[in-house]
Amino acid sequence: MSVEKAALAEKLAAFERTCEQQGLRLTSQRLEVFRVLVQATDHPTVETVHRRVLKKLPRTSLDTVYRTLSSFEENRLVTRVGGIPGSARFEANMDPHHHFVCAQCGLILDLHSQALDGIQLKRELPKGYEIERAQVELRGICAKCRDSQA
Amino acid sequence: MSVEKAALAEKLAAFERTCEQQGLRLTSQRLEVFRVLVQATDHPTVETVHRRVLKKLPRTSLDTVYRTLSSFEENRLVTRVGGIPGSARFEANMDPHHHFVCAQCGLILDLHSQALDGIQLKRELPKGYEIERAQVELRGICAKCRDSQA
DNA sequence: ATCCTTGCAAAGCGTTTGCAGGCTA
DNA sequence: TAGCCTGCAAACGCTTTGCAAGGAT
Repeated sequence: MSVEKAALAEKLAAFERTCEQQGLRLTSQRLEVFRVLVQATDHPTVETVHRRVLKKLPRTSLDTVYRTLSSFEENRLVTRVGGIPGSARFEANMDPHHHFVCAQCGLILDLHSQALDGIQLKRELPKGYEIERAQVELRGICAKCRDSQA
Repeated sequence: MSVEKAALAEKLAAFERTCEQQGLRLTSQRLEVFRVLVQATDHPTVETVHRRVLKKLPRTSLDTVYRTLSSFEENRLVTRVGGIPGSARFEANMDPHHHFVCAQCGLILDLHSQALDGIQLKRELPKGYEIERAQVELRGICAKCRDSQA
């Protein structure tokens, strides 16, 4: 337990350092949002983070959690899990394949990889879990966006 | 070209078969939405599909496209690309790792896989493309959902 | 003729934004 | 004190839904 506490303290210290470096003011709300997320293992929604923050800071608003998480994301303190930002996208290609997603422009590229197809993933999962579609999603930067960036 | 036309015709025939099997009425809108998606390579949004459908069927409404795509998805005629359905989810774990997502209950599990980490993906991509985060997202069914299903 | 499907309109939900007051540095 | 951050409220965009008319079987 004391090991976990030490790890938490270290992460909070790193958090404060990053805030200072990035010019983010250290408010009680930000600290609590970060603490909630560090202690979470369930990849919570904004709503859920808000509910947990309210236990310690009952006057915190949902918008603040939204804004806080966005600024954390920009400063690489937290990650938004999964999901291609924007609206839903569809394809009729039902053959098993993978996707490369450009993090900047949202371009989606079909990807075929023998290496990916061949991986034994089942053994990495807990018992009882079943892979329905071993679809892989890679995030990156496409050629066009990389050029316009540089 | 005639090869592609034949392939298209075959897919449309399979489409009609599936519709009949599933008791989906064959309407001009459904046929056109499917045709647009079969011919698309860019994983279009609902909005984009709608715009393309309008070229042939100018009175088609956006809601119909939404409803059509949803029913197609249920009948495994098309796939929704990427994205964990529902609201955004966050984590503070910034170490590189992968995710298993339960297609049914939305559970997200952190996944560590030497096999995944070691894959050479760069060579599968077109020139100029760069992988920012080689994060893999697997979709499947978790133990709990599989049990309650059976 | 039946009843599924469509178009229209309105509502729903998650998320973002403008503003005035409060708090950090 | 200066300016960022917060809470409140309203707006926003994407998606879903209720309803009556239209169309497929």
